[in-house]
Amino acid sequence: MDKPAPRRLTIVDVARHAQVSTTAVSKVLRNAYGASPAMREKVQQAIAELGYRPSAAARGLRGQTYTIGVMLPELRNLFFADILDGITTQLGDSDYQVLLAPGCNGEKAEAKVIDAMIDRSMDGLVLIAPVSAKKRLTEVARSVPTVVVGRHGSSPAYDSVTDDDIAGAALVVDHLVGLGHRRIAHIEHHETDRVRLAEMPNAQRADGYRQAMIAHGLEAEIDVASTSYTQAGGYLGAQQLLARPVRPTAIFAGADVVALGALEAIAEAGLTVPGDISVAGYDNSALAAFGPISLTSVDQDGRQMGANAARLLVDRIGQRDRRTAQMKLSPTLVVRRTTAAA
Amino acid sequence: MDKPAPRRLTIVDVARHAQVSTTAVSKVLRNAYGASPAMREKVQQAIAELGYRPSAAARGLRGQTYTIGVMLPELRNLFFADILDGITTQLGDSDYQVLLAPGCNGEKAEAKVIDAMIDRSMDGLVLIAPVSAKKRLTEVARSVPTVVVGRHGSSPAYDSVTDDDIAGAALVVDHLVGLGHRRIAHIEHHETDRVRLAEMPNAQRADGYRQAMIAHGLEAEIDVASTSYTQAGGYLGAQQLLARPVRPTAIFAGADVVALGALEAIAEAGLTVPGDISVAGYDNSALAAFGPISLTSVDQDGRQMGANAARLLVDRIGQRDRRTAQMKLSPTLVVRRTTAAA
DNA sequence: AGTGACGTGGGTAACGTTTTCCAAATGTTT
DNA sequence: AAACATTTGGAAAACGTTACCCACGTCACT
Repeated sequence: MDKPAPRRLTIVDVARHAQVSTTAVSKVLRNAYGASPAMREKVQQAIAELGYRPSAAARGLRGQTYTIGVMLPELRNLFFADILDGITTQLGDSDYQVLLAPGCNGEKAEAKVIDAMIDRSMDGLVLIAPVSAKKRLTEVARSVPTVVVGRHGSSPAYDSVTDDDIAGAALVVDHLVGLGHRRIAHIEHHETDRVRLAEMPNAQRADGYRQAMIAHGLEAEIDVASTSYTQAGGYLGAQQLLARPVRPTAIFAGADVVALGALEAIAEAGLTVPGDISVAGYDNSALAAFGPISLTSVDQDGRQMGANAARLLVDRIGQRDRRTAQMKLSPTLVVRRTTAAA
Repeated sequence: MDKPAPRRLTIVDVARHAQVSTTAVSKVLRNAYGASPAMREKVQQAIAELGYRPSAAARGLRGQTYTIGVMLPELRNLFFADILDGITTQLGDSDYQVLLAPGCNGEKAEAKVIDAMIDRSMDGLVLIAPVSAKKRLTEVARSVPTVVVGRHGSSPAYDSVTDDDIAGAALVVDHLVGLGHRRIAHIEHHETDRVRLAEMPNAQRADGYRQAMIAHGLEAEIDVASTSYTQAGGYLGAQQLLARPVRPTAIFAGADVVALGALEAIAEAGLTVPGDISVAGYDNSALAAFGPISLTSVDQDGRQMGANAARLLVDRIGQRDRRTAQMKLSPTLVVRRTTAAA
């Protein structure tokens, strides 16, 4: 009953079946130079007849593995899923297979995961919102083609794709000011590291908020609760803001999950949205679009970001010494039912 | 400026530095038999001093890759994220690295992803809610240790971990009957394939619903809308049920997303929940727990399922010929605000 | 003292590809 | 027709690790 699974087919079997050398088969597999159309045809047929599939492990030892590693800090963040969709769609008809490393929140876990991907000879890496030190990222990028998504700042070693978070924050503030709000508060992700303070999207959003408030002459109204980009962080942040002597009339949460937490705290305080207070999020995740919630949010087009990252990566794999590029996309505001006139 | 990344360290470098053979280093790396404590110490130190990391590609060619592949049909389903958490937590302090293959909805994509994992010499596979034919799963399991999660039915080739969906459906029906409901309807995922009809969780839930209704003497009240496990499916299913000559007083949706769709349709029909109609879901996803929704749902403890799957898999990698096991977990009901007395 | 078992370490041949040559055949130019 | 470039196919050496086997020394027991 438990027949012992026949030995895996190798390139040698294909070569024998097609009556050619293994070199020839290898050339056909890689679309390499030096194989005539007739040879291609013959080998392709042998491959199809035998159902041969090359071993990535063996390939990796000399050449490519045709594997692209994607690091995601958090699976539950739907925005990241959009980015991933963009990557897989873009890579769908190529020879590359995308593999994901889960659970890499924190610098230590991130380092472990990146090492694991390098150990597995991946051809390229997409790092989404990495928190590692810039020096480390540069080292990684020197040993394997890398694209960093969602982290500002340029590097000579890796390409980057970001959204213009400063512009995104401004969109929200402009919208709220247009509705007559003045006391507009912000819930940010607490950050201490200096480099990250300059490069991480959360910091840029907080900066964008401050700049936009100043631009509207509302410098005196700037009010920030510093918690974290989680639902609990939003809940806590909103509680802090609601306890102010003069309550804000609008809250700009740095992320949709944060806005959700804020909504809970607001409901618990017996206030209504948008009657008593307006709330806006960031990311335009599926959650924001969900009917009963209907959250005003900034849309980043994660699919577009992912697709661009994949394109840049494949490009770099083909040409490792080209100059690095920084791609910045413009966000848009999606107005829903959680924001209204003050 | 772009120093050309020094050649990667190999086991030979370590062997030379520690003044021993490569065989010895390999033994230490694998915790294999035949190395004295003194030898271990010496080699460990050399590894640490040089910062050596073994190449998974080379290892895969002869032995293990220390990589476990997980196939998820859908990243956005939070229940699957829980399973994954369970897997990574369980494997956290082992030598195994978990890699995920994204976007495998549909039999064809699933086949491609499984092949890709096999090609990459993964040591073991966790397949979550696979839709492939049973024959195919058996073939896969013969070539690489495999655990199937969330699919009923036993196999001599692979272990399986499931939730008792029949019991889960019964929990919901019991609860609703206890509240005085009699006209309890169900929204199921439409299924035609015979094997899947017996093995997929959705079919089991529908079965459990029927059995429980009969057990309560409510055979005449059985009413099923057959759509799909999506939000749109829930919306459509609820519309169908609401259009019945005699409206049901409670709807048991086969999944939380389905319940969400149903809630939308009910609200659109001008009815209230749970005043006019009670709604229950399945999965106890974060969405169900979210305050404003507060959906009564069946909890499957995905973390527990994932942890068990990982345990079984590691066990099987170590002992490939042991008998297969089927592990079935008991669900619990989480009562929230969408169900009330009839 | 002889014998066998065991613990310890190493030499070497795989593993399945790709890469780097090289030779032969074919085509093109003078 | 000679000289040279190009195309086509293959032989053989990597790539970095592990599996298999053997040798040597030590120890316990006849």
